[in-house]
Amino acid sequence: MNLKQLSAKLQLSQTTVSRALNDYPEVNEATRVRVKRAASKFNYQPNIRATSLATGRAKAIGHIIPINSSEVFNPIFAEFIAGASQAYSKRGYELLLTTTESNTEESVYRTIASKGSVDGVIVHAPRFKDSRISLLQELNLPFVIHGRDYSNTGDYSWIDINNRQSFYQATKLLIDLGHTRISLINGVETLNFARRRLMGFTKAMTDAQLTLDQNILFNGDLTEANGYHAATKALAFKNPPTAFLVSSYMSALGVRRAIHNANLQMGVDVSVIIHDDELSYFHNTGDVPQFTATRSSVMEAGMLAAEMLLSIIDKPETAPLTKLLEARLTIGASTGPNRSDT
Amino acid sequence: MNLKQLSAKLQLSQTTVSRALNDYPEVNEATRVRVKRAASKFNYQPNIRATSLATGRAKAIGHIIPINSSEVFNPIFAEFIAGASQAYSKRGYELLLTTTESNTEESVYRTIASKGSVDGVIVHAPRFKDSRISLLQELNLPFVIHGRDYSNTGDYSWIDINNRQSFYQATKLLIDLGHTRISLINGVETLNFARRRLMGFTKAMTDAQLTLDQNILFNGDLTEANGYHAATKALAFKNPPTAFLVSSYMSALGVRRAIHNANLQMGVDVSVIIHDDELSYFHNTGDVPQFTATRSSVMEAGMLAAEMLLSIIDKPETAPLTKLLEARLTIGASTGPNRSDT
DNA sequence: GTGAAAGCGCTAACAA
DNA sequence: TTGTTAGCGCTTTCAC
Repeated sequence: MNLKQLSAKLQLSQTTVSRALNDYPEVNEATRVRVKRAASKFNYQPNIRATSLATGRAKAIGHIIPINSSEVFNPIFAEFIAGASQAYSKRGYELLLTTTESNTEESVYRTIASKGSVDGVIVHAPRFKDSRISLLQELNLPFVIHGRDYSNTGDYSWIDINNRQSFYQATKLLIDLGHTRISLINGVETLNFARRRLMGFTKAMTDAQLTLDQNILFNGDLTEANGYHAATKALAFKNPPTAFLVSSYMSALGVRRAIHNANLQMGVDVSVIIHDDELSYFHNTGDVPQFTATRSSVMEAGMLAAEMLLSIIDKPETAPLTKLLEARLTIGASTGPNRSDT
Repeated sequence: MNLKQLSAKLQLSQTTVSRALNDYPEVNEATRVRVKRAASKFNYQPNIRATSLATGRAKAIGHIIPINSSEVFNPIFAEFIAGASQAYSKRGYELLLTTTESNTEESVYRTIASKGSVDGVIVHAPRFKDSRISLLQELNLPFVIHGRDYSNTGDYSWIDINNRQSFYQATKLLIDLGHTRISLINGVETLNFARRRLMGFTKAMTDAQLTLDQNILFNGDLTEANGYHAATKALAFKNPPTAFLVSSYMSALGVRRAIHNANLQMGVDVSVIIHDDELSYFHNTGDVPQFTATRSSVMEAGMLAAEMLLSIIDKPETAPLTKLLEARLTIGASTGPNRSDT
């Protein structure tokens, strides 16, 4: 069923039907009701391609996910996108997903812009001095960054968690529990969040006058394998860490595996703390430090980002929007480095 | 830059330019070259909305992800979609992502179909007696199921792993290592994969004349929390399992956490085995049974599914395509129920 | 308050 | 081998 058919059925012009459906004020209330009733009766849905061609608005938002051969699709991105998707459908927008390897990145953005298939994009995983920001500004394509480029003080919209603060808090918590040797399993150094997380970690350690041991600070793709290897290495030292602060689920899985092995084989005993996503979603680690979190925090961030972007698209002249999400730690039961003390 | 402008620059009709760009045989080779050169020079990209309006083909595929409030966006789906996305862009297709809660499911499919924004869809997480299959057939929208509905012997296309066989193999492996009490952490019962996995598990146990203990068989959303609670419960029995077979990454994270706690507190000693995704992606569990896997297996499946769907769209009269992916287990070092034996 | 007609950017008959 | 024309399904002037 298309407009033509619907208006034929109603004995009205396409124009009137279109206006009625789009809530133009001038149409007679009676006809509007009649039209809307018929539309839902026949399950009429305007063809979004035709609409977008006529209006020049794609009614779609692009999400461009960087992937590389070692790291899986970051589950946090997936969660974030799920949240965004809900916001889009509420507003009648579609979500276009594109993946890109780093070498094709710029061309992917350029193509998307010139194809006109989206009205804006969400940029994931910003890097330090990320070239995508100026590229998008040049292309004049509205965007919101999921994260931030701290090296760029220019005007752009972003939504981010307070990586520094959340890692500061988490580290401080471990320190307060008595841990002095804490291993940090972090993302690759070029990613902004990893830099900020390190800063928070470092500050907490320094504040407590603890020295950093570079041997138990790790950077890399946030994979299960990397988590495993890093933790295994850390635990093999004669002086192993008593706690881990981990930057992702995936790594955490590997870290737990390594700890399991170490427990079994060497009797090594650690308390683990896992930082799990960009919204300071801390995992409940059982009887070791306990944090509450809901998965929905990530989805919420996705929704927020989507709404930010849509409002920018609606009113292009608005100043850049930014949103900093604070860490949400809730401390439950706690365990120090030496369990037998508790 | 659009067709009109480009053809003006070239002093050719839009038709000719269009034909040259789309490799119609009749155009003069010289003009084709000239046109293509100009197109790339001006970075001309056809407006996909206009194209799709003119051709009646959306040049887009929809992925519809079921989400619910407790389970996060399944990372396997994310990975699968990343693979599919690559296949689409190679063929000039876009990927439209939609999320749906179970109560709105049917209307989401209907809306997608009537909006005409996709040429086909991939259905994730099929259930037993899934109504979506007949719905899509009725809507006449090409589709491929990621998974299968075993209750439906009708003609439809799917790609699936051999859930039954892989869980059979995994269970048998654990049995061969000497385990007799194995806990199964599985997805919700209405999902096909969970049913099949249980079948494989059951068969291996029965073949070995081991009795199933319903107390250590769990069904539920594949979340970290559920994994934790299930494993904690299992480990609290006076006669705890010596091995776990787990249906997902997320649950595995919880299971490991529970084991960690149990190791610390009760000296409970388990070997873990984790089944991790729908492609029999088995995690290396360190010094306990070791399986090789690459993340790309899931992406590959996504690519395959995408290619299947595109070929169905190209030739709608082809018979349904199906693809069964076999489990890929590789046994490395192994550990029986009583580590001290090894 | 409603309708006729043009046009968004492209493709596809039909001509030439 | 190229061009003219109509039309995909919608919105949007401009009339009435």
